[in-house]
Amino acid sequence: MNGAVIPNTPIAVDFWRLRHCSHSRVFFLSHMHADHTAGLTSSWNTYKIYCSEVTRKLVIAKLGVNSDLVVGLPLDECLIINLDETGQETMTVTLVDANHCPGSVMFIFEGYFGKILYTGDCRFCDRFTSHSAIQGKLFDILYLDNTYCDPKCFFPSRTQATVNIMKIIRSHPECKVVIGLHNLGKEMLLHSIAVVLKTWIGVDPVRKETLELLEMPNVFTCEIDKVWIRVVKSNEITKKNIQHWNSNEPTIAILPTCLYIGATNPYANVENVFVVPYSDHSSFEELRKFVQSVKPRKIIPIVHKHRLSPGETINSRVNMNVFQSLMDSSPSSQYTVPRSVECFMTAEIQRATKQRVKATGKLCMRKTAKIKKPCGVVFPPDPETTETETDKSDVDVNESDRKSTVFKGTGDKEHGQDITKRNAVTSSSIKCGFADSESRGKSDVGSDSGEKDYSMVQRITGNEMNAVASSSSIKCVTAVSESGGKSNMGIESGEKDHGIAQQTFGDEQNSIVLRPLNLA
DNA sequence: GCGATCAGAT
DNA sequence: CACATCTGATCGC
Repeated sequence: MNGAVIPNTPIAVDFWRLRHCSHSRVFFLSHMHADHTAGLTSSWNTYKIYCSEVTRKLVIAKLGVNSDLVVGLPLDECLIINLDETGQETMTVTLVDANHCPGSVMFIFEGYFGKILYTGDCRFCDRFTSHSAIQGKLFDILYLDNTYCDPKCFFPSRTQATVNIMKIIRSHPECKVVIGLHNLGKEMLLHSIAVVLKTWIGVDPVRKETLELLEMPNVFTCEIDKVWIRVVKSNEITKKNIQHWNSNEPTIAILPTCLYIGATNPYANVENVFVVPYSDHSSFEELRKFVQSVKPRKIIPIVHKHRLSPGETINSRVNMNVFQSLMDSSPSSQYTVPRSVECFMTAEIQRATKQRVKATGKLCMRKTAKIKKPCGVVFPPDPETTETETDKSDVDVNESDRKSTVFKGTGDKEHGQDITKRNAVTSSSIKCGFADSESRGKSDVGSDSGEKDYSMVQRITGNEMNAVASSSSIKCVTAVSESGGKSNMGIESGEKDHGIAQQTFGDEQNSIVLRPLNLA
């Protein structure tokens, strides 16, 4: 369980045990992974949950949380949130794409408590440090994704990892391929494989549903008998299953993970299993870069439960002293909790009045399942599915109890709810493909972040990856930075990598043709 | 019996 | 070993 209650504030992030956070009133969810939603279920009936639009969809669909209580916020906009009943005291929050999994965000909180950067889970990229909400600010606290906070944790960019995986698949032309993944994340790896190898990727219906929810290009099929590459849950990659699969036909398994770096690889002696370093978290070197750039006064690690490596006596990954020399040593400014906020934090729990049918994730998925589209040969999906869901929160939020956080600000009703944009940051739609001439020629191995992934793939696999570039005209909704000059965020940064989170695919026809299913 | 919570395993 | 899970035990309603 990787959440935090921020002391002396009504803020809780990725923390859902109300008994253990009786003063928390404003809840944020960084992304839809199980270790960040522990305790969040369909019976959540108290406070609003703030998250990205993508995470909102996932939380409602997978966990069955009352949609009235889930508020999807835009990225890159400075939004005002009330910290008491009346809006006397407020803070601002800015969501920044965390480059981790679809919908994942970092939160920047600014208020009477100072400035706090909460990374959630993230993979560092240069975009972080140049972001207008981060650059030039003095942060009092950095809540840091310390998953791989160990000098041993050194691994390639996701681009390089993608290329490595492609090579493994290519060098086993006679084998079927199973890729072990968790429920959410690494979708772009799958998409790259599909496009470069011109093949469908087999997935189970639950994953298919997720991919449709994320509006991924339709390169996925549930007809797993007809494909040669398919996805399974990572815990299905076992010795027993490998043997079973190979008793039918030659099969290799790929585990894209950095889990075993700096540790023992349990698959070291298992035949036909390839553990490929592919990380959705920052390497140690990337963490150093990030800290050096943010220069916080204090760092609080987000991940506490690391197991000890052999010979390790203390959990070194939670020791933030390794960053001491990169931090700001000036004393934190003192503050007191405003009286109205104090009242807010001790007030009675407000419960949502609307009763909801309780549902398990699976049940809920079945209920919300869209009508299956015929599985053709050309992607992306039909126009009907490319229509983005319009902002339901307009209605939902107004119906629900607004008391706790509504800011009845002036003017801007663009998102029609209890959040008001500050500083007149405007959003605009730009289109961008995957081609990224900017990064051409740079070395991309080692500590590089994932931000240049597609250009790298393009460079290495040549014409094939041009397919990626030309096929997916991606609409990036991005904010024009106040500082100017960095408006092409989609192109310069990691959005290409995990940007499916906030991007809409398939707003144009494209010409890539996958092999017919049976030719696998 | 069900949900919340946690320990343990992979 | 342990990314993010999943399973099973326990407790309380």
